Amino acid sequence: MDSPEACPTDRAVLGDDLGFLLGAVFRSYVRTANIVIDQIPGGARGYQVISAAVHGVALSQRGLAEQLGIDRTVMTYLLDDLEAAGLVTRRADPADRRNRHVLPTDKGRELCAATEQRLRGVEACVLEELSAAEQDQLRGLLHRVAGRAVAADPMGDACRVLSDLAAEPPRPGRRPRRS
Amino acid sequence: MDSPEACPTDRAVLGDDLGFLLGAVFRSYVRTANIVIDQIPGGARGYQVISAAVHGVALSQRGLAEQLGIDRTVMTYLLDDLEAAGLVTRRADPADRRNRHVLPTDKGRELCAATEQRLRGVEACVLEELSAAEQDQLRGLLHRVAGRAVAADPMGDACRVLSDLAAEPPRPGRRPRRS
DNA sequence: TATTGTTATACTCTATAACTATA
DNA sequence: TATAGTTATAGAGTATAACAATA
Repeated sequence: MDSPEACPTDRAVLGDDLGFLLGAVFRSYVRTANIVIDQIPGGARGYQVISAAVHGVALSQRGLAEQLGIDRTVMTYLLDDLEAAGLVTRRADPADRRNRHVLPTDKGRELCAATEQRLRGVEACVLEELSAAEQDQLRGLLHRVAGRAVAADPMGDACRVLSDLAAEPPRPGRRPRRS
Repeated sequence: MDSPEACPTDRAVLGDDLGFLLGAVFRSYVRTANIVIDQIPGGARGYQVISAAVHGVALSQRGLAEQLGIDRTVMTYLLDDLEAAGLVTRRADPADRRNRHVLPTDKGRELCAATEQRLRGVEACVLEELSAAEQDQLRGLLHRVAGRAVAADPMGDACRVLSDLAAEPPRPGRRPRRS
């Protein structure tokens, strides 16, 4: 994907800019959360699928894929693994036999609940440095920023930054790999 | 990598847990920052290398790679591209000719400065929803959390969560792909 | 022999496009 | 014909290991 999240320890170089701070905290969370989530087939996405199956109602594979931002072909593999692990089942929609509903098994429900609880533990661990009030504060601030982010998600404007860039001089291209 | 950051829009399913909020905000930042950074060969990591070369002093490839958490073989490809684009140069260390120092060119310095400025614009854009005071507040909170995260980075403990898990019942393995 | 950097190879993940079945 | 799901193929990215030069 080639994004900043790929780089763990850059403290000395990059200072306190938002990208670094967000990346550091996010990675910290992901690193710890993975200890919990790697147990699940498909990792984080596997968990998200199970969670959606548990909390959503009889979603089709397509619906799931769109909601989670996962490609439908990937969803197939993911569900193969989850089904093989006995965490979800696929059942043809009687109304339209092209659709296949994804339903959690009892085992899937249990795993989902257990994982949610453990992830709350991970949160507490990551935010340990902050008081309860400060944790709420952080959540509130992130929530507001995220709200705007999700609203703008459809890639619509991507900010004024774009128009600034349009006026920029051309830059060297994007990594052509030699033979 | 198989981490949560791979999933863009899961608002309906995952609620307001930290992972979701962090992921949403981080992705928002990365998405916008990429508009700026994708111009640079090697993307975000290319920028980090240039930045390190500009602000650090005569780092060897190995030093760079370790500091940025990049594999040394990847660093070779990265520098090939950056050097081809005329942004950095490699020069053998007179003291130990096995080492090669990475130095920025004037062009690299210019690009670094310009990119830093644009990234500040991206920050402002992402945090637009918050007042200046709130932005400082958010930065402060993230900084404290990140401080702990980076300190604990060497994978030493990874929190008590681990020990909790050690006592857990075994889970299905990790995605064996069928033929 | 150990270390820095490079090159070659294999593997994982993802994206694309065909293919099947239902409508 | 269009859609949901599956399967197959190709590409990008990463990791691993062998290699060359220097110490």
